[in-house]
Amino acid sequence: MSSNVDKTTAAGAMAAATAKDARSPAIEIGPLAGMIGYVLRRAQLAVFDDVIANFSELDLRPAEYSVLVLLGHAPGAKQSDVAAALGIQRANFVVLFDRLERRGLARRSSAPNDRRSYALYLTDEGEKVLARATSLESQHERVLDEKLGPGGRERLLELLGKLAERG
Amino acid sequence: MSSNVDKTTAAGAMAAATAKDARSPAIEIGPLAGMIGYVLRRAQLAVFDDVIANFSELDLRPAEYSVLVLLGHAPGAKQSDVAAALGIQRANFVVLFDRLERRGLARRSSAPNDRRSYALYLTDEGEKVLARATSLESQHERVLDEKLGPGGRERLLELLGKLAERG
DNA sequence: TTGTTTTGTAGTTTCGAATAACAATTATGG
DNA sequence: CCATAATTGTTATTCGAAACTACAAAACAA
Repeated sequence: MSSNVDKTTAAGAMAAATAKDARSPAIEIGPLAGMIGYVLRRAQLAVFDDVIANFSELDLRPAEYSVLVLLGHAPGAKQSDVAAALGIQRANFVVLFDRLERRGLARRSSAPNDRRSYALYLTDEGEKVLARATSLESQHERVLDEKLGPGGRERLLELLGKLAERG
Repeated sequence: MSSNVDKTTAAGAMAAATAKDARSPAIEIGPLAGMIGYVLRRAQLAVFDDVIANFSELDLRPAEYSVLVLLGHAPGAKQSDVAAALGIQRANFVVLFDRLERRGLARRSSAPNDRRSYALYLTDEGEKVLARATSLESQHERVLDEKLGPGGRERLLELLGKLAERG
């Protein structure tokens, strides 16, 4: 039942502007449209919504996907390193990884040199899910490329990289 | 305590790459560096962290600031409209606005034509806080401009705008 | 008038993230 | 060698932002 009425999620912000329906419909975001932080946030939410929708068949959240990608890229890494690479606290990574382990997508293998830490690996099932997810992701990236136009991706990644530099 | 050791928040991701310290330090984010969604998220978190730090003297969150801006831009708007413009659910806007009202920064004035709705306004104190916050924001935007380089802001806002378009 | 829509609310839940505290293990300095 | 410090994984708690359901009051439409 909440079809086109309650689509508040970011849909409201781009109404108005052109046709003034005379009867006080939506208002404009005004000065916010020029603020990097605000526009950045709205874009990020929009993209993540798409990612989540694309991954729905896998029941995989963006954060979980990023862990699978990293494990595929650096198998045997320990929790601290993966967490640090993703900018996640060690404590929060535990819960995140627990879920992947419970689903049988990844496993903790006791590290040989250090009895404190684990070496993390994808399971066979995890490899499969990662492959499927990556395929879906690639499709999505292509859709984004269409939106961004020629050269858009490169320019955007470069600019975002500059913003992400801390300091 | 927890000074430069636990700066996991996004700091970890850009280590390595150049100097291989031989002893398994941080790992790279690998394929994630080419995914719009991931880079977008990291950049957004970095920028928001700065905004929050800049607003610390005002104890003002980004979402609250956006409400003040909109009220300064469209005084007398009703809750539904402001919420829709910001892409926030009506229900969640209530809590958000409650806090601003309790702090004496904004007020609900009974709308003349509709006994269901309120006309929202900034208080004098709210105007002051908005002015100060906007000043701080402008400074921050200038810092971002330095990071982005000449023409960077315009290019970035355009690209982000394309991503934020739903559909 | 009767039924529908709009508006503001309350309550609950989820997700990502921060933080503090802790046990086991490893590393280090005297 | 041993006392002390640092690392690693963990639990538990808290928070902000957001989604969702369900409601009552008021306005609107047929």
